[in-house]
Amino acid sequence: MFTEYINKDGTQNECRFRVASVFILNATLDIDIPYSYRFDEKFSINAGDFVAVPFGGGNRPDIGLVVEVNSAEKWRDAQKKSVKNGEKVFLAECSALKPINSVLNRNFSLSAEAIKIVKFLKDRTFCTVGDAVRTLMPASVFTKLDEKIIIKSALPSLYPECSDEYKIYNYILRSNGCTKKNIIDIFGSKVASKALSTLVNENIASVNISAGDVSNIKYNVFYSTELTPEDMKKITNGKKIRSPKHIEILKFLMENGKCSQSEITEKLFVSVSQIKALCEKGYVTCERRESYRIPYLTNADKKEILLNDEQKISAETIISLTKEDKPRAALLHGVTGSGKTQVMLKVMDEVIKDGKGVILLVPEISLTPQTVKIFSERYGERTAVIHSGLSFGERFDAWRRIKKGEIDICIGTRSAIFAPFDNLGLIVIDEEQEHTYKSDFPPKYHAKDIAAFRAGLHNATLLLASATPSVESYYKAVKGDYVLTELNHRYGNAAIPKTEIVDMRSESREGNFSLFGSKLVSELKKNLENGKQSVLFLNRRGYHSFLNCPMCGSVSMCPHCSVSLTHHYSRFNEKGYLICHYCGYKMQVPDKCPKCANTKLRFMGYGTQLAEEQLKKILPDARIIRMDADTTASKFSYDEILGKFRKGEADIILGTQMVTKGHDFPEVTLVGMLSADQSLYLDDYRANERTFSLICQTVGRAGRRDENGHAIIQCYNPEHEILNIAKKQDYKAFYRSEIAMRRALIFPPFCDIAVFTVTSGSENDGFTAMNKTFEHIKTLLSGEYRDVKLQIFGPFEASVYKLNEKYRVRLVIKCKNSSRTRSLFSLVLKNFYSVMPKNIAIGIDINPSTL
DNA sequence: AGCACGCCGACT
DNA sequence: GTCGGCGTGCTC
Repeated sequence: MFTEYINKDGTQNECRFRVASVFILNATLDIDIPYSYRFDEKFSINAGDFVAVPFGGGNRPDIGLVVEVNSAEKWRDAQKKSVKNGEKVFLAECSALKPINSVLNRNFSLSAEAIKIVKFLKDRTFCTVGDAVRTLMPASVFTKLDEKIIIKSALPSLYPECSDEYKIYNYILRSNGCTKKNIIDIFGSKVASKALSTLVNENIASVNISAGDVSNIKYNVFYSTELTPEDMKKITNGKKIRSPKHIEILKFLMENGKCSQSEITEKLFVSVSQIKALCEKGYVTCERRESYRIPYLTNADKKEILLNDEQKISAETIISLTKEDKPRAALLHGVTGSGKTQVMLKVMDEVIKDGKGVILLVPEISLTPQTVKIFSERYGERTAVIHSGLSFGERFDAWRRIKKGEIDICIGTRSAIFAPFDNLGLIVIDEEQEHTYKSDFPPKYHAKDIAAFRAGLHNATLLLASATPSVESYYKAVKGDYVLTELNHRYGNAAIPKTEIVDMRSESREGNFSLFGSKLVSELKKNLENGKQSVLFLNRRGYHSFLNCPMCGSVSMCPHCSVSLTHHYSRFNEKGYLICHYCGYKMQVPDKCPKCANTKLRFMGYGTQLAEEQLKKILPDARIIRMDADTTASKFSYDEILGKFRKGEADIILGTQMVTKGHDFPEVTLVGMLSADQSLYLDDYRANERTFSLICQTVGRAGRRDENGHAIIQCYNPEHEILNIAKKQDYKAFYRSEIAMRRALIFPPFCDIAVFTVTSGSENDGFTAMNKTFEHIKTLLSGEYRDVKLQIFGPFEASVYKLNEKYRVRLVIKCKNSSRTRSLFSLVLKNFYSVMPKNIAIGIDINPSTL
């Protein structure tokens, strides 16, 4: 499209260039900088456009994102300025720049806001522009690039018939529009590249890069006819149409009006070509409409929302924020069953009425058809759903509908925060404390940060909702950064379930080492006899095993960090070590319990399978369903299992976190947590927070109806403060104790935690590289970055030290996530790449969701 | 990733 | 002198 403008005599036209700043999407972090490309000013190329450009010594085609466009003069001035600053620069007249080859499908060009989000992602998560773009866009929009070779002038006679240039030149002529890949396949990559670059340099051939059609739009085709019965008679009598099938089709269309292609082909048993023939003869008109693949579709049915006084106040408070013409944030803290969803719906109604878009984020685990139904029943076709289970097509369609303004509300998991609304009014994050809002692969962003950023750009309101908000968010609410609104009563004044804490140590002393204590077993039996259902919860996320004494219940803790120590195996020590993942403290596995001298210590960390086996032995007659990541592997099994249980086809459901999330099981009266304090020892400073949250949610499953629910919490440390606070569902008491601990030990929200991870095939290289990085950081801290304050721990082994034959070494840094700190980290990463060999990699994660 | 450039050893 | 092997650095 934008190949050089060449006159017939071969001279180049005097053309005025403009210069585009382009990020290459395939670039690695160390070269992820803007590159300048020229283009003829008669073309319009703008920031946000994707372009095909030649890149690197071999001019291999790459896709780039234009972030800025300047006149040639302005570009030259900028070049001169950067020379003055003494930086190393690329100095050239803009005619010496490489040209932009073509602009890709403009339907996918980024909006000004999207470019800002890309920059924000790069700045905050240290990812490449390419990673950011791929996160923002529906799945791999730009993948296919065609490299067509075009002959521009005749081959001079100086190339003999035996030369590669001659052979390839003639091949191109004959094949009429072949690609570079075709030539490489036939002549071999070495010969082809060399001869082709000669041909291109001598201006005999040129390479034209363009994107293949990747839009992947599905169409629905409709047919109609204007013929009257009289016309039909004339046509059939005049033998203009003979085929009985054709007549059938015309009759069908006359009777039924406009019909879809599939309806005609399926009902009349005709083929598409038979309908097309009628179109060509002019009897039938064809209409193509873009079709959307919408997985959940229901009709809008707006019921009136009935709110109690508490909910009304909440909704009104938030609605008034949305009416302000500036970004606002609110925290909706409501106990389980207090009707947070009703408040959300009320606010959403209002925002949508004002003509603005809404994003609702939910954790993956609670994005069930039931959840979606609540919203799609209300907002009908103007609802979109985005989550990881969608097909590429479905995801793409949802994205397109939002972009076109056909959607009022988008419900989805983490990545839905990028939904391309151009007029956002409200972003709701439900269960805001959930760690799934933090991405654990690059770009390692937190949806809450993106939400706050976008709310800022749109003057929108950010609403965080939870029964158990994260300490960080509640702290902000207390400080006044967020408007705090609370729902303290369960809807319909249902009671909080009766909750009992069972001490498993006494079971151990009596010789019961099973996961089920006698109290839980007897209650399960009682429920079984009464035909009531039970939910059992086991937190399997404890695969880093910790050391526990079954007699006194104590767990080995780090003396410095108030997190549990994690067991690591070792080549040098049969029993292995206990290690702290925050400060690196390391000790040998003790022979006996330091508290009670018991020698039968054990490592904890078991799963649902073991529990199911034991339960089947204890209650052979019970119908048990196990629900965890293994049994819900397929797309719909999750829903099937829940449906089965709800219909009463099982007595007991036993599972991981999945069973605790917002499901309404009316017949459940007993909830059991097999080992409530297992999650207290997840070697994470958020262990208390997660345990509290889990217990509140789990207990909340019992007695959703009038009957009094009953919850049994088994544990090894019944005197642990958190368990007793959780038993009372007293969030404020939890917050007070937790914020004091965070303040004293300096954990978020009083600092940020940055984790550098070096990955290498050799243990030695990994540690050496990390030590060098450590030294490098120290040098920067005593020089250019004297103003930045960091507290560095390490280097030490990552919690999963060896993964895929690679060793991972870590540096944990407590810091303030400011622009200066990020600038320092960015420099460290960049320098690492320029110094280290390519088989040693480095990555950084700010405030990781797990260690 | 893939090419240019440069340093060094082997061979004409 | 000259060819080519591979280690190193750059990519507008």
